[in-house]
Amino acid sequence: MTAYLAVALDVPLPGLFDYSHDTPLARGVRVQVMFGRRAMIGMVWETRSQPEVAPDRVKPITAALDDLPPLPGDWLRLAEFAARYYHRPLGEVLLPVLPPPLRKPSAYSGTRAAGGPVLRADRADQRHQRTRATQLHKTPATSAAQSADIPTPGPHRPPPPANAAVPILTGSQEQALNELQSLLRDGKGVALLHGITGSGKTELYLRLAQQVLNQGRQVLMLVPEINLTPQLERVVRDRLQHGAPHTNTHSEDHLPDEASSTARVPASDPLAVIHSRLSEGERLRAWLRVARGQADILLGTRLALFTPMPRLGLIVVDEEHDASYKQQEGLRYSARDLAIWRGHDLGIPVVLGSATPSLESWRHAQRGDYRYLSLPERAQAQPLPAIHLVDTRRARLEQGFSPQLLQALESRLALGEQSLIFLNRRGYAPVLRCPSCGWVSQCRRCTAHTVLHRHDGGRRTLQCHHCGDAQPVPRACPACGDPDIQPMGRGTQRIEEFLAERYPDARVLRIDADATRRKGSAQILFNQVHTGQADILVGTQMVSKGHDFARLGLVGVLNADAMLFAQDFRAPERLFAQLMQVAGRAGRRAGGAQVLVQTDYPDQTVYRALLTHDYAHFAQQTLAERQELGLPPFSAQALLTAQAAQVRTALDFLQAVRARALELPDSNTVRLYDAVPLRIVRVARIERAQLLMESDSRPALHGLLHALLPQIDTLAEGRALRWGVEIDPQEI
DNA sequence: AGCACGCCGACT
DNA sequence: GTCGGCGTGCTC
Repeated sequence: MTAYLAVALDVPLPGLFDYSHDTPLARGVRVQVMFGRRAMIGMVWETRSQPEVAPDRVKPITAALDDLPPLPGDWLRLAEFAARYYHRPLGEVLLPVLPPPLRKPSAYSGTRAAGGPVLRADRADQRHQRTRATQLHKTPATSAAQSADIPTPGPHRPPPPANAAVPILTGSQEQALNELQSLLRDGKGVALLHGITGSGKTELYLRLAQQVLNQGRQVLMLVPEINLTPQLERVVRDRLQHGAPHTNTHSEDHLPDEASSTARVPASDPLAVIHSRLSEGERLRAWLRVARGQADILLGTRLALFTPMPRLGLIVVDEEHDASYKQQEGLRYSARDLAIWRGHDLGIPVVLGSATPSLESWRHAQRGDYRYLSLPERAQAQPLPAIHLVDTRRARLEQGFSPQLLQALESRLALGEQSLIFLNRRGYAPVLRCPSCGWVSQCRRCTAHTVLHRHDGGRRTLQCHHCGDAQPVPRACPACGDPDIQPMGRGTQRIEEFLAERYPDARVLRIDADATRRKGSAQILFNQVHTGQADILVGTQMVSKGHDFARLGLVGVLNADAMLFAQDFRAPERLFAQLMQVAGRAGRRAGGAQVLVQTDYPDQTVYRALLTHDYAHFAQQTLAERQELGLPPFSAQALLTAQAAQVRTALDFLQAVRARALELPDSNTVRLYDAVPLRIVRVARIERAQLLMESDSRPALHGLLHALLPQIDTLAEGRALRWGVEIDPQEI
């Protein structure tokens, strides 16, 4: 009897595709099929007795892949929810979140693919764990099927030996831990752990994780950036390891980059790390160990959220406010929001941690949806850094530096302490300008200025930060021929040059995306700072996350106002988080560190709140403004985007969509703004426009989208453009 | 999204 | 005379 399988495929087409097979297959089984002329791997979603299209169009599947058991039910529910919530076809969620070898037909064909990627991953793992006698008499295939098929409750373990000194908790840590433990006893709920840098949030994650591990359950810890995984990995390894052999990732002379430190870890390791810079094979092996319940702790970036975890008992989202949790291409999901959904679905606790919570989470905590836990003081009793504003309206600036900042810098140099100059603008100068005719350097392909860069060896180029295009620097103004064209403004390279000239005896080090381009060079540069081989550090936001600089006595912030006046309504919130974070780099120094923020607008709320480290006040005030204006978190938003050769095409299309939306019933429950060009309208010769949709009711917004989206394709017909929807956009 | 087919310009 | 440009059309 022929069965018809409704298969999800990673194509941007709505719905499922029917294929025939001789037997029904379970949801979550991967199959290889021909789609048009190409081979693809899809996932069975349903088995039907009749196809939904004419039977003569239905092809048989090429093969059912049995190298893994069907993906588990809770994992399938998570993907199904994500597809529905973000209004994307199922296949665009189910397949891209798998490790690449599990979804590429090429991994299963050709001579090098013998046995398939899972078998090869198991062989590689086996080589790593020859010493583990228990593994030797099992074939990889059977151990795979058994351990992943049946999510057996894990063995109850005694607490591990203390590998590292366990710190004594402060009063507020004790209190927060008690609350977290009651969350664990309830077995579910979300906690917002609000603690300033250095207040010991990580210590609480570890204590809580240990209890969950002791119950034989798994822990998922998410961090926003790959750069942060090696450090947390080290801490987790020191504190939570169950007696498995140590690797020497924390010896002083060894510089572990994230890839090598995870690659050499034995397969019996209870800790797995998943992020996008792993090789495909490494990612598959880590995924398999977690999915089979062989690893108990998974540490990773947003994509780690989509790892099957048969005994998951706790999810931690560190730095929950961080924008990196939102994927910016493909399925634009928020790993933090989906983590909360997954926790709720499984009935397990979720802990969100941040020094500057997102206003969304803050409001949930206020309403009592989340348990609010506060760590108001630093764990090691260091004082908070003293934050001062320097009013640059009244200062005579030298290369962007106020006399106060230069003086502070000199005192720190005299004391032999380190200073950090923070400037969120890389390159030498943001633009090149002709003083006689006003010409400015402009990208050929984008409506953006090009940035002057200096390369090693003195070569200079004009680079576009939007499309990556680089051009040589003209000798004279291309418009009027004046040879006296000038760099305007300052980037990190120019600041570095200025400081090196002004303080010839100081060792000036720059850390930004350009200085760390080569793999592993970031680790080397940070190590130079940690070992005291630098006096002045010049950096972009890259330096503001994760690294604590023990010898840092001063943080100077240049050009903070640029972030304040970004047109996005979340700009002040992000600026506050950014400044708190960069200020936190300094504070671990015992004698009290100093933070100087230069601004033309010292009376702005965000700066006033910063002076007193008063996030609560800032959040309160900002929330009140948001409520007044009907902005998130008091409303839900979706963004319709369109890209075309001419912005007119994109705008006309979006306005047509808007008109169609207004015809739909209940369209009055959603605010439909006019289509507008993006601020940088053209990037890489493509012009972009967007239409914002907003509603005080999330169901109303989703209802309208549900009715509208199927009609959009017909509106797009005959127009040369691409379009997309983004739910909960974080930048508009 | 691929990957075809399908009609018009510069090369062995 | 072909190789190849990317326009539009389809994929269970």
